[in-house]
Amino acid sequence: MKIKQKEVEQRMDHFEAVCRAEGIKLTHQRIEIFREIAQAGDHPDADLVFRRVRNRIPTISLDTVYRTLWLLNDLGLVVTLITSRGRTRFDANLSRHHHFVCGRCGFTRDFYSDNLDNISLPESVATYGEVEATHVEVRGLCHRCAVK
Amino acid sequence: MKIKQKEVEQRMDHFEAVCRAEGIKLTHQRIEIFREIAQAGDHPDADLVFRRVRNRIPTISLDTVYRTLWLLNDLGLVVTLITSRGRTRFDANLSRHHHFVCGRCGFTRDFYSDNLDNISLPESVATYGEVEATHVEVRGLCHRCAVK
DNA sequence: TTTAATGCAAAAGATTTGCAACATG
DNA sequence: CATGTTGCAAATCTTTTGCATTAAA
Repeated sequence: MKIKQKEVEQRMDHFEAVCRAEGIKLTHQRIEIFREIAQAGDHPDADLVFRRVRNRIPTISLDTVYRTLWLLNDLGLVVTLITSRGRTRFDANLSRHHHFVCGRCGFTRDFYSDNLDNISLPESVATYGEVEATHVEVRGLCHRCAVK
Repeated sequence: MKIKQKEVEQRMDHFEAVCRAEGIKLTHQRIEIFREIAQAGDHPDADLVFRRVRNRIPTISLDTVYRTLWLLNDLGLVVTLITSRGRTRFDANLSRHHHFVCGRCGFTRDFYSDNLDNISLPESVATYGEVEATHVEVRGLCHRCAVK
């Protein structure tokens, strides 16, 4: 489930450009946290990001991970997903994509579809706010949960 | 944002039928917790459900609300939504509908669209598991967050 | 050098659990 | 009546915050 290196680099460039534009400092921690989500593909929660980044920055703290994750969310660089029993999960896949989510265990995977990318929304949506992105969420039961 | 009484009654009937079929006891607490979500329309989190149900059952405890909410989720009677900064939110709207979600503050509203109800999924999705429901999620910035 | 960001430790908030008492089927 | 369910209280897990220290621009 790793993301292609080229795609990761594009995401990193975008991240750095946005930070510069917003006057946000490019710290070692922020760069590694963003890289981790950008290359993950499995929509990790904060604690998983923390444990993975700690391999590269052993002194990093969990609260920095949280602060950074929400900062990235506010900058529109990352998106929060369905919660898996109390844990917020993050996704840095900003290209058009969709999700399959197991309603029981939280197993989540991306999928792609040109068809779904081009759906048009009813006008009523505009009354709630400005639309930034649209994606399709498929709920179901993953194979592992289906056998139980 | 209240749901029509007739719709609520249909949801209640379905809930009772599923519980009977599964051999799950229809306690006073479960009935009122489900009714609360069934009629809410605003996707409350556990604490909000607790505070509302307490008006009708003053002795109810928060842990019963949690246990019931996850039970309903496992039974497929309720669905969990985007988290709003750490809180899991629940939705008993099992009819076809879609969501607008503000990426910054978590403001969430349902919307309906015949068009979106009939989208077809790529075959690849089936490799992840059995599909139960499909809905469109629109992310954006609500009016309140846009002005800030 | 200035200001924002980090790490630490502690607090706050959300969710879960063990167990005795209780209510449903 | 038997068993599953509740309420309580305490435990646990997740997330946030204040503050002194550190590092980016």
